[in-house]
Amino acid sequence: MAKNLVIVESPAKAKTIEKILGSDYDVRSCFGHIRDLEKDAMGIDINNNFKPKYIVPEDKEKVVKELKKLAKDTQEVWLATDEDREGEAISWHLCEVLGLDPYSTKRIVFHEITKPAIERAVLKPRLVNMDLVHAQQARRILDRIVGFELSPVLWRKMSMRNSLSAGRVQSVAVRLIVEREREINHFKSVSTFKVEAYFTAKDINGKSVTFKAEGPSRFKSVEDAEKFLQQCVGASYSVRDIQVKPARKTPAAPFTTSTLQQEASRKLGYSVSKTMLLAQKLYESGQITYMRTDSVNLSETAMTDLKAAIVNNYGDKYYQERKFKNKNESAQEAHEAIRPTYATNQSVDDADTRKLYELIWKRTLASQMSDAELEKTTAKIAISTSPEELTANGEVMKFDGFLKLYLEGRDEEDVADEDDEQEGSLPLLAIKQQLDLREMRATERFSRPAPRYTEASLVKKLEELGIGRPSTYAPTITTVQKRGYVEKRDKEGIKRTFRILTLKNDQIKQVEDQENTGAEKSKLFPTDLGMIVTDFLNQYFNSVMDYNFTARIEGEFDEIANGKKVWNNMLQDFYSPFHKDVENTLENAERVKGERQLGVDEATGKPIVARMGRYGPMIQIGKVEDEEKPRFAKLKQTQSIETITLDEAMELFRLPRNLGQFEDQDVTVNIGRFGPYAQHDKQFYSLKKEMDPYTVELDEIAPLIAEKRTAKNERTIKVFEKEKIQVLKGPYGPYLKVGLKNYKLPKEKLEHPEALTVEECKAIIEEAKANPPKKKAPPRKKKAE
DNA sequence: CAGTGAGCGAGCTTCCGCTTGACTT
Repeated sequence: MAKNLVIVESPAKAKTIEKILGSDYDVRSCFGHIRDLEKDAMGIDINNNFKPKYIVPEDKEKVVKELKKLAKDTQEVWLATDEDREGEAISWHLCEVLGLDPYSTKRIVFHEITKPAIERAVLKPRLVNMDLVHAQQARRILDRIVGFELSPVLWRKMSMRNSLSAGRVQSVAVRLIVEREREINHFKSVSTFKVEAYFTAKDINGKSVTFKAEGPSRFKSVEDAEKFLQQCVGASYSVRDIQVKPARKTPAAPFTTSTLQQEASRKLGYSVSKTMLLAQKLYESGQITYMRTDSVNLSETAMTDLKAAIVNNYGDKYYQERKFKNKNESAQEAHEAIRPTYATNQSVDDADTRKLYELIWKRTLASQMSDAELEKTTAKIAISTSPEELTANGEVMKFDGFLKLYLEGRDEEDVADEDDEQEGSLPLLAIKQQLDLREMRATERFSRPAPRYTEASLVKKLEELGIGRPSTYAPTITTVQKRGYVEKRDKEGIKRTFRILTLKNDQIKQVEDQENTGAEKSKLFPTDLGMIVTDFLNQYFNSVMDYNFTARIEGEFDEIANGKKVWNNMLQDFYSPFHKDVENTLENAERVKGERQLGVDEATGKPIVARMGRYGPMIQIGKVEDEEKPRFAKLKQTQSIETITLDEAMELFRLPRNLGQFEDQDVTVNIGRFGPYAQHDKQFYSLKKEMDPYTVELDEIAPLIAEKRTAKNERTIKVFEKEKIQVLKGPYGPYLKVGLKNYKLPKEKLEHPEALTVEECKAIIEEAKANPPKKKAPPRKKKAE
C-alpha cells in the first residue's frame, strides 16, 4: 500500500503522473464529477437558502467505493483535480464523500504534466478554495433552476410534443440559428458590376505576360457599367504609378478545443463530435495533450522541444519564439493548449486520426516559426479617355517562414467576395509603360447573406459569447439536434443568370451566363419547432435568452470566487425575478399552436393553414367541424411553416392520390425517396418510367401488382413463421431472407432447398450471426470531379 | 420509400459541466 493517494480527474493523466511520482504515490482518477444534484426532482431547497441536495449517481458508485477504500488505507490524500471552478468543486466533493477535512487536506495543481511542474506542485500544497467551490455551486444550481423550471413551462405551453427542453446554453444556441435563418430569408440581394481588365505586357526577359487589373468602384447598374466600357473604347493604357510594400503574415496560436473543432471542420470536414472522438484517442495513446482546453499556452519544456525540432529541420531562420495570450475573457486555462506530446512528427495508424494529428502537429510547430515575408505590388493604370484608373495587385513571397508548414483556413463569413482568388505575381512594370488591353469585362455579382452556421462556426460564436465550455460544445450541438430544434443538412443551390459585358477589339458585347448559388453543405437549419420554441422563450424569458446573460452571471460567479459576493444572495437576486416570470407565464401565456393562415383554396373556399401537428409541421385544408373531413399533408424537410406559400401548400395536396380499391384494398400513389410508387396491401410498387404519379389510373397499377406477385411466386421456395423467414430463389442460387437480411445456404443444402425445416433455417441464421461475414467491400471510390 | 393529425387526460419528459467506457451493430 502506497503512503500517498493522489486523485486526478482523468485516468490517462493518472498513469503519466504515477510514472513521474514513483512508488510512494498511488495515483487514481475520479473520472470527473462524482456527485451531482439529485436528478428526479429539483435537488435544491429553494426556501432554505438554495441548499443543494447532492447524490452520488449510480454510474459513479463503483469509483467512489474504490476511492473510499484507498483513502482509508493511506496516510495522505492529495487532491490534484484541475485548477478551475469545476476542478475545485470536484476536490470539495471528494472531501465530503471520502470523509476528508477540506480545511486540512492537501490540494495541489499543475497546468502541465511534466516532472518539474508536478514536483513543484507537491512541494507547495494548498487547501481547497471554498469561495471557488461556492462559485461552482452557484453555477450548477442556476443551471438546474433555469433548465428544470423552463422545460416544464414548455411542456405546458407548447401544444406539439413531449420532451422539450430549455437551458441557459442550448436555448441561446438555437436562438442564434433561428435568427440567422430569418436574416437569410429576409435578405434582399443586390447586384453590382465588377470590372476586370486583362492586359499583356513584356516582362524583363521580353516575354509576353498576361495579368489582371481591377476596375474602379463597382457599378450599381448595367447602364453605368456600359457607360464606363463605352468610355474605354479606343483608349490607350499606361502605368501611372507603382508601389511596392513589404508585408508580413503571422502564424495562429496553438489549438484550443474550439479552434481545433473549427479547423478540423474547415480543412478535414469533420463534425465537432468526430474531432473530439479522434482527439480523445490521440490523448489516450499519449500523442497529444488534453483536448478539452481553452488555453493557448505551451509549457516551457514543450517550447524547448519545439525550438529544437524547428531549428533541426528547417534551420535557425525559421524559428521565432512566441507566447500567445488568450483573447477570451471567460477562459479558465486549467490546461495547456492542445499540442503534440513530442515535437517530432509521430506515426499514427488510422487515417482519419492521423490527419487530425498532423493538423495539431503542424499548427503547433508553425506557432513557433518566423513570420512569412511578402512583397505586395500595386500598379495604377491610367486610361487615356477617362479620369478613372485601374489597379493591379501582385504578391510575391520573399520568405515562407511558418507557411512552410501551415496556413489557417478561413470561414465563409470572413471571405468577403466569392471570387477572391490568390493574388499572383505581376510582371516587372515601368512607369509610363504602355499596356495592351486584351479584354475588359464587367461581370454582374450579387451580394450574399451571412452563411448558415456550421457546427464549428456555431462553436466559434458560442465561445465568443462566453457560452458553454470546451467539454460541452460538442454535446450541446448534439442536444439541440436531438431535441428537434435544429437539423444538419445540405441545401441545393438555385440557378441564377448573370450578365457580362465585354470590351474586346473596341467592341462591346453583352452575354448572359448561369451560376449555381446558395448551395450549402452540412449546415445547421432551425426546424419549425426550434423557431416556435425560440419565439416563445424570447417573449417570456428575454433575460435568460439575452446573448449577454451568461457573460453577466459569469461576472457574478467571479465575484463569488473572489469572496466579494455571497453565493446564496446572488442566486436569490437571480431567482426572484426569474421565478416571477415563470409563474406569470404559466398563468397568462396562451398555449402555442404555431399556426399560420395561408389563405383559402380557390376551388372550394376552404381555409388552408400551416401548423405544428403531433408528428411535425403540416398543412391542413378545411376544418374539423366541416361536413367533409379536412385533408392533411406533411411539409417536406426543406419547407417551413414560416415560409411556405399557398401555391407550395396546394402542390402538397396533389399527392398522395387515392386511386380507389383493388381487391378490397386502397391503392395510393405518391413520390418517395426513390421516386414515384404505388402502395397496395402493405406492398410498394415502383411506377414505370412512363407513368405520371399525378395522372396514373387504377388499371395501370393492377398489372404491376400481378407482375410482382408472379415474380414472387416464382422465386418463393418455402415460407416459415408467417413469411418472417423465406427461402427464395435468387440469380446466384437459393438463399434465406429474414426481414431485410439475406443469408447464404450451406453447400450441402443447395441441392434441395425445398427440404429445409424451420429449425435448419434458424440454425443457419444463428451460425451466420456467430460468424459474421468477412469485411465489407472496400468503400466506394469517390466520384471523379 | 407510408400515413397519421379533434380533445381529453394519465404519465412521461428536463439543465450544464467534469470524465470515460459499456453497450450493440
